[in-house]
Amino acid sequence: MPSMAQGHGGVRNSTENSNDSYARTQNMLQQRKSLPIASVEKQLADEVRKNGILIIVGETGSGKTTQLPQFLFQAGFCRDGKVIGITQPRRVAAVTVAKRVAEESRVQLGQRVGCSIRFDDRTSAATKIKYMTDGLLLREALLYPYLSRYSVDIVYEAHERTVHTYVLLGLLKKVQKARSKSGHDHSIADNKKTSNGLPSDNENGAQFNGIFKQRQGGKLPPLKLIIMSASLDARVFSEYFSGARTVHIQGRQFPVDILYTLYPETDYLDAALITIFQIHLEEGHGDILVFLTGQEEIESVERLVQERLQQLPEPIRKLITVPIFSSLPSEQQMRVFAPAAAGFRKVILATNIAETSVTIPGIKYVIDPGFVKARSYDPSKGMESLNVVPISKAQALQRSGRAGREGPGKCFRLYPESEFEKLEDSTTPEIKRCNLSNVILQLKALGVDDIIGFDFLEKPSRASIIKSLEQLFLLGALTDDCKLSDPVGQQMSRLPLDPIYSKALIVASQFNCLEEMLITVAMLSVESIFYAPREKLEEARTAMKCFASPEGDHLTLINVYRTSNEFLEKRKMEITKEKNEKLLRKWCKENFINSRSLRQARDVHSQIRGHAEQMGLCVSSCGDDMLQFRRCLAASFFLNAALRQPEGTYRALASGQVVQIHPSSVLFRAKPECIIFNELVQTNNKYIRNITRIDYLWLTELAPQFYTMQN
DNA sequence: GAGCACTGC
Repeated sequence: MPSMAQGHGGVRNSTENSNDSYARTQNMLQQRKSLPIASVEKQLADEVRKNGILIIVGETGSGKTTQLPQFLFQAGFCRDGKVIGITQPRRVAAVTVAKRVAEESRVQLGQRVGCSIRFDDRTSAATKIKYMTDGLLLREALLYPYLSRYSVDIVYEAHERTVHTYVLLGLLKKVQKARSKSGHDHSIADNKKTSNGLPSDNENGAQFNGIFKQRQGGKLPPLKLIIMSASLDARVFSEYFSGARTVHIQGRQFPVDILYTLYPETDYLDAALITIFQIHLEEGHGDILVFLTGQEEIESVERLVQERLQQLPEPIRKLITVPIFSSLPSEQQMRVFAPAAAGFRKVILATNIAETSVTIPGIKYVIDPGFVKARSYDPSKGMESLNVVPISKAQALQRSGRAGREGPGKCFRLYPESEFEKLEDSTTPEIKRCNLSNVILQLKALGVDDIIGFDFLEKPSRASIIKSLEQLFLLGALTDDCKLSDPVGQQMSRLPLDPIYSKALIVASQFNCLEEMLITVAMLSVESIFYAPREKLEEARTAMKCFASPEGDHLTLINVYRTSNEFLEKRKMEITKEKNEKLLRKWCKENFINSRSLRQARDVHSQIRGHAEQMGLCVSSCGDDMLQFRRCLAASFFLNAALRQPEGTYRALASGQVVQIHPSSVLFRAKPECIIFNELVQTNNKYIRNITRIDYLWLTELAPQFYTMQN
């Protein structure tokens, strides 16, 4: 395998200062030229020209992310109006890299270089280098199954093994085969599916709904694929693409000293605490990054550090703690980027958000207890769990790498080296740990009917596939012979929602309460709307009571949404959009609402409202008839109904599991007899969340196919 | 009595 050098220069933070633009551009050009990747520009372009599929192994977030697409552009891969697509799992990364490349190319973002993520499309007819999330390209494939506008697709961060990456790789492989065939015969332009099961692209962008128009021109240029992985197990990708050529690009990461404990630690929090102070008192300057599993741990370590600091003599108390985890409001997340006051050392207490999503400058020391909170899924119970589990070797490597981004660093692994050797090489791919309903619906819509036979990089279990097929069937998305149903399944596959929520919109249009359901589903689709910091728990509770509905969480969420809407409506005529946003953030803060979540819910709402209208669903409101809306909830979420048991726990009717109402629910104390819920997650207990009171008899009335009178 | 991380024309 050839080896190529590579420069160092992360571009992953969303918090770049905008310096003087000219100086910056000059600086950047110089930096580009000095990148060792620049010397292999020709070589890389040649490799792409010679190989249909190329696997490139190299350090993530470095030169290659920005440089390769530019090389390919210069090498002529955008001739004939073709576009170079670059996909990656995260929105923020897609936008920041695109911005950087636009700047390097001295064009405005949205011109030759553009990016597209959900809710934010910055591309135009002139866009030749298009950065996007992989989920977005999957959505695009629903409309244009041959992805014919792309000459190349570069899949970044393949080692992260996300569900979207796996589905995309399977799809791209198929598309590539189909497109290479189109060069030789014209079967592809037939009015029916090709042997690959792929319909032709409908070039005028009209809805693709199973009737395939003849593609003008017939012949498609081949699609080049480049798979980028930061891990060394490139062989998996190479084998998947029938022995595709692999190229290595050397990184220039600074050396990181790895230190292990002599013996296993019984209490990793205590060990972390000791290590923090050991570094603070004995090591040179530089900030510390500690990987913990969740908010609770972070808050408790934060308290312990403060306590212990008070026992130190005044002059060496110069240590500040900064927490970061995903549900923390953005303003507080930003604190990790602010340098500590002169003479102070920063200790960042983070979840694995700091492993890939957020790159924090100034880190010299990493403390890695070796655990992560991971989601898993039990298809037989239809239940997700969040468990603290040991990390993989790849994760340990990723974590220690965080200490060597700006200079040599140290990583303190709070376990013996022998334990490290016992870790799995890489993390179990997400596709083996999640509910597959969404993936299956999407594949069916892409014309892939044989899900069990689909060429996944790693196959999910048969049981998991069957469970999700069953669920989709019960929702009416699939016919008896497991084909996408028309119109319900077709409509559901168009909506960027969980299948059960998509179905709820269709049901709601029949119950004349689609207005209410659009809001509900948007609010359920985002992270927790309520934010209750520990130190202001009582205040937060009082604030939440203003919105609480005795009927349950769904109506409570509608109340929040509508109140925020009224607040905005009142001020709409008076001020600018930016001021509006600012006012809304202030309103959120006062009401203990997570403004990022509400913002997202408003975006989702407007998007799915558009979809609903396009589908011709009847968008009407049931007004004050909340009985009607609750009946609609029962009809939509009948698969998630539960009955109270004498002890106050609940029995989920579909699976027979004993569950409890999550303490965040407005119905936590009321404990009505019969409820529907939206989420079942096992943490310390089996908790159900987002709950509404219903009448048991509605189930037999509204979902007779599932509930007989005996049930 | 409690919330790992991502993502969707």
